[in-house]
Amino acid sequence: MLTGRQEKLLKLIVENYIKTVKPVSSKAISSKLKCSSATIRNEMAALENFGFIEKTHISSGRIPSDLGYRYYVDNIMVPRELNGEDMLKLKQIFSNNALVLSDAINKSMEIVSELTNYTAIVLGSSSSDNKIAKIEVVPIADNKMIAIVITDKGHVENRNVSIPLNVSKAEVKQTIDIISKLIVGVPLNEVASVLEFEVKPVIDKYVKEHEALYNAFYSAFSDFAPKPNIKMSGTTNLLMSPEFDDVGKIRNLLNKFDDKDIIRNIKEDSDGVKIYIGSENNIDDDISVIKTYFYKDGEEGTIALIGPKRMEYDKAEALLNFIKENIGKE
Amino acid sequence: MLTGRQEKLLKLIVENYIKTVKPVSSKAISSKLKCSSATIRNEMAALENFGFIEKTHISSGRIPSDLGYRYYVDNIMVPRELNGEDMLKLKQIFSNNALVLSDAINKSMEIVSELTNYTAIVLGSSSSDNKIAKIEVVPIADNKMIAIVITDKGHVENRNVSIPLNVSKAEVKQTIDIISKLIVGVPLNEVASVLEFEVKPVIDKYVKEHEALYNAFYSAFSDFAPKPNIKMSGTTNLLMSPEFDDVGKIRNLLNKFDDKDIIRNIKEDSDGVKIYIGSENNIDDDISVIKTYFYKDGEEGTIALIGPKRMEYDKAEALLNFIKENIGKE
DNA sequence: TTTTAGCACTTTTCTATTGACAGTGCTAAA
DNA sequence: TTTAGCACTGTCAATAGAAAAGTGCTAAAA
Repeated sequence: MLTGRQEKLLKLIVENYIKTVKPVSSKAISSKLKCSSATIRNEMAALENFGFIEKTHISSGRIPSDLGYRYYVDNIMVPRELNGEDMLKLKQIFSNNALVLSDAINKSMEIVSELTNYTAIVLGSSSSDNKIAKIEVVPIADNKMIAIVITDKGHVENRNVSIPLNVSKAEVKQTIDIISKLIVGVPLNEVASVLEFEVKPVIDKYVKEHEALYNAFYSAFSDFAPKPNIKMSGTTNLLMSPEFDDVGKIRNLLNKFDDKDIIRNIKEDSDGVKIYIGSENNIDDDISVIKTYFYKDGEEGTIALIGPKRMEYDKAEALLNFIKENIGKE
Repeated sequence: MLTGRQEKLLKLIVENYIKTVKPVSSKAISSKLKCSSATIRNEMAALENFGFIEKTHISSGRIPSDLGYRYYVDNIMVPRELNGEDMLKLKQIFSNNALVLSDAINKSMEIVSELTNYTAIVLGSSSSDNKIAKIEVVPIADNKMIAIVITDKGHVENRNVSIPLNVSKAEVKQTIDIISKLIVGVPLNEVASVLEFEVKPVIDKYVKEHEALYNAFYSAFSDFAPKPNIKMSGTTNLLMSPEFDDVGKIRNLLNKFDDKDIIRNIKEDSDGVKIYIGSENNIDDDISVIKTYFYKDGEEGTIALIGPKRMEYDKAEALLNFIKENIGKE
């Protein structure tokens, strides 16, 4: 569809704009494409007709349109090799055995946000196929205990449990034993219903202060459904970009970053590294989102980078790819 | 030092400015202080001489200076009663027994940031007087275990431990027993040194694969020193204030919010609710910080609100006071 | 047929000017 | 001690003009 020269021109326009953040003029290009500015203007008119570039006003230079970036990303851009130093930094994190996987992902994305000056997001959720492997209850005061739940995939969660004063230690122990026996092997998202329909009848039958005790443990254990947790780093990086030179734009984006629903929507199901440019993402027309899904040992989620539309797509892609590989490996 | 009328005038100027964010003119006041604008101007000149108010340009109305706010806070402002509805909302959080204290504090400060439209910060650190109460190790794969440490105050931390393949289960158990026995009762910040000087010799003596095993557990347990954790809510609230109508100012403040060192510096040692106005805080001249220290059951830290200098000091103070009381009560 | 030089045209950006407005400081009288 | 009155000053918004940057188009050159 595009001639070789047109493609070259588009590449020059995109890359020039990414660098300078200023509309690209025909004159600026002419030196690099050994022909006159008039010729460039003709070709530019063609590219504009195709919808790949735009003017900011009638006599301005050109900037890439969303479609132009899309064509660049799909057909022109060549995958970037990762800088060795950066690679090492990231690798070290994943080879640190003391780190839980989710911490390693968070930390590595933190570094990526520093490396790129974009905003990094880790949207994790302990997958619902985590099953309870063990329950441990430790008393810390007369009427207070702390209940720890460990899943088969190595997740740990803890809750406070307040025991009514009138129940005996024996009853508490009895209750814990019953719960423990019935709940091991249950997936996290089914804990609440198992408690209600399987544990409660047993407790009601065998434990004296069944009502108070059941309630105490139910309120502690009922919210184990996998909750998505959001980790953002370098939130402000994006706002430092010269295209966000307007108070309104900055506030607008800050509001969106603050809105958990919008951020949660970044969730990606596709296994590859996907790029959503401007209007293609449903966050903001001025930004691009590059993201991918990950899954490993019951830990699943999305890692994403948010940058200006003129982001270095090749670098961002290389980084996400690398991290995804490392998650898979560990 | 100030006459009654001057004090009244200052109060009017401060409160008017807090409301309107616009320099206050003599005319605007004259109706409320039954005298002519000329008289007000004379009194304003006096207040300006004392350094309590300022002009933004030679013929502008007046705005309070840092010193003016200070005088207002110290001598004029009357403590505000908390709104009953807000009080209820906050009380519910603290009476929810399933919540760990630190979660309750975080949640309540989140609400405070919504209530005030300021930025709330919880600077917590599991106090160093937390002592290890129990160690639990759960295997989750052939060469992977998860170690859970519970402190006497109810804190829970967990770490991955990778076991070298060539060691036997018996040896692992032996090692865990040794560590467990020697480390219970040790304060978190001394764990590393106890491991090195008391545990290591014993392991070296009795366990065959002592080097590999010691290293595995040491790398998991060596970083239990109380790490300050920072929780911010409503970061953007402050940036929405009309006084931050400038890209430079917003970026500047965002950068400061991003800088952990600066945020950590908010730490307050004083037990009362303290107010730091403009230049009195070392974050930014355009903002005020109101904060207080809290301590309860080995959990200590600082809760703070950051707002524009024209914040509603009475309301902010009332809220922080209320939360501090509730922390103490629980 | 493709490329290029040249020129008219458009928009942006900057600077200067103007007039209306808001508010002060000072003086002199109440 | 208070106040009316007025000159003075800075802000703000609108307007105008000139320079700069860049395009589109036409007609000639390759």
